[in-house]
Amino acid sequence: MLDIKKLRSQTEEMKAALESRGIDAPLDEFIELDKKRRELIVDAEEKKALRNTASDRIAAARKAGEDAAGMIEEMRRVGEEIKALDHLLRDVEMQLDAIVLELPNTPLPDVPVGPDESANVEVLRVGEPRSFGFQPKPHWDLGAELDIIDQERGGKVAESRFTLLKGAGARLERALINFFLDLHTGEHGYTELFPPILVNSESMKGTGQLTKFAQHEMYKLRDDDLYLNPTAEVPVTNIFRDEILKEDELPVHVTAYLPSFRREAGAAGRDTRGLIRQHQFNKVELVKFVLPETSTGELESLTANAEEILRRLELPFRRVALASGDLGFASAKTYDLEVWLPSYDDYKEISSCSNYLDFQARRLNVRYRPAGGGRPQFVHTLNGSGLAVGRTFAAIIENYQNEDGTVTVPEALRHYMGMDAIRPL
RNA sequence: GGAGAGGUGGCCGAGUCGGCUGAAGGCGAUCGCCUGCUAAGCGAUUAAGGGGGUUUUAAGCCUCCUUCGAGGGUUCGAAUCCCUCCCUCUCCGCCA
Repeated sequence: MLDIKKLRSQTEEMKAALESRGIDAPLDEFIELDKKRRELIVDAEEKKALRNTASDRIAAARKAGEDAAGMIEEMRRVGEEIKALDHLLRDVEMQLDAIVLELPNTPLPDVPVGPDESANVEVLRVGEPRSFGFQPKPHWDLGAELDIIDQERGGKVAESRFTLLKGAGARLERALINFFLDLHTGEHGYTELFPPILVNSESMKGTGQLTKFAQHEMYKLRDDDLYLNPTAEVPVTNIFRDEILKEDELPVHVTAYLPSFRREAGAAGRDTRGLIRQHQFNKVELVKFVLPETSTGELESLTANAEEILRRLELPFRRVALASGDLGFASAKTYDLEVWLPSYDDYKEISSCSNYLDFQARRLNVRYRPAGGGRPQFVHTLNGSGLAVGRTFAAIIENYQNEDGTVTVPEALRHYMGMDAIRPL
């Protein structure tokens, strides 16, 4: 959620910032309603103040044994007026919310301006795509031949876009999760969490998952106000909802492995083969709660932490700064990490690292009390995948495949895998 | 799932037959005093949100409103009464 005061006082700047991401924000309407809101507040509060003092006088009169019937009658009328004003006010506030909650975050100044992903800027490239001396196979073929990925049976058990991993495949998935968590907790200083996999609508709204556009992507339980976790960002970022932290508790750096579920309703037809786009996928998430003035640097270190996985796995990748028009709803700045996938003959997103500034914190009401005292301030939140497990799986078997159909296990994973190569049974 | 108890400020914990309790008391925290240092002691301050005013903005200050799990109701007036929901705890049942 954007800062109402800023929308009020810097309307034109905010409008321009939102335009840079292709949003024509109804700020004129917002200003109108905001003005209306304040008028109603003033009116209602005057009447409430009157009622409060009158109530005191009624009590005093009663005590003194005097008759207060006239005053009581008058206050009954005032009470009704107050009720009417409060109802009007609630209507106006709902209209305001409807506008504000649909407004995305404004991009930071160093975000490349452009309408969509074509304006994204590559900022870093590490490693060289390997030149194969043979025709490399896509991971879905390799996986089937090695009998480690079984999409037919995944579909039988659930439906299409669900996968059954077998043998060394299941082991590789688990190895990756453990490797990621061990690195982030052991060397990068994150605390490991394992949150609930079902989350309520309050949490979903807090992180901005339930916008008009996105809500259909989520799996919703029929009989409960619960959703299947769409990304660990949701349960993890919500842990401090409505809390005031102490300044010296910050920064909080946490990591969590969690299965994630998305319907991907609008994406039918894209990435239909293999592990790239699944309804259920594993992800290790990195989340940070930080002091506002540190969030810029925290995004750099968070991104570097995610990149370290790719470096250790010796997978070619690049880092891309997303353009304003390509940013996620709540993000003020995002780096995508893209890994080289031979089957795509291109780089494919494997992590997305974002700085939300106080956008999520405002919605979630996560604040900290400054060490020197003073009013609570909103924290800044950041998060990134570190990494998407299924896509890493795909990248490994494609990039490490051999002409004989085996897959060499990357050095960093060998002790997790207990083998140096994946071979057909 | 069944029975009972309860949800009050950063934390613990009072709140009588509805009115002077936004909330006693304690802890913690901050500032000051005291002390050779530490501890102890003494004093003061210490909820959040939202309006209005003041200030060039912010801070600060003045003032008002709201908030005692959430929502609704009764009343001139509710933390205190009524209804609905949510959550926590204890016992039983069921299980991993």
